[in-house]
Amino acid sequence: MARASWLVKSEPSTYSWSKLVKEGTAVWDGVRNFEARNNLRAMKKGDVVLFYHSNDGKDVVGVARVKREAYQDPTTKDDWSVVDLEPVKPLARSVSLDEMRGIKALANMSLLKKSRLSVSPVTKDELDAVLAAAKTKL
DNA sequence: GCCAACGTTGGC
DNA sequence: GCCAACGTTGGC
Repeated sequence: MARASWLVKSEPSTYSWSKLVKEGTAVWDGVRNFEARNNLRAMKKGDVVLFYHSNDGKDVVGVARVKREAYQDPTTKDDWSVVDLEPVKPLARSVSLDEMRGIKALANMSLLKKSRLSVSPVTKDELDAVLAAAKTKL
């Protein structure tokens, strides 16, 4: 099967793209939603992950990838998972929520349909459409 | 800062 | 196993 891709959301005030770039890696902790957790667990090393800023910006700003596959969330003893992410490259131009709403290929995108899901799958077509809008090639 | 939407929790 | 209450998220 082809490589999967994903989208993660973060409030810039909590964890921003620039912080990920600065630190070079991020432990994606704090996910407390079953569906999001299942998505984390489905990630494979090297999968592409779009990085979206919620609340402040409301746009996709960068491309990351999975550095380490799901493991026990170190911040809790409960059954939650984290992955490690690393930055790949920033988008040449960010793609806003409004813009994505206007792109036909993204009509069924999980980000738009289930706006509160913090870790969501992205199809190949959706990834291509976002990257095209961002004028960015991987 | 407000509020609607939605997921989770807990009482029954 | 249902459902009301609660907490959180995220767009506006």
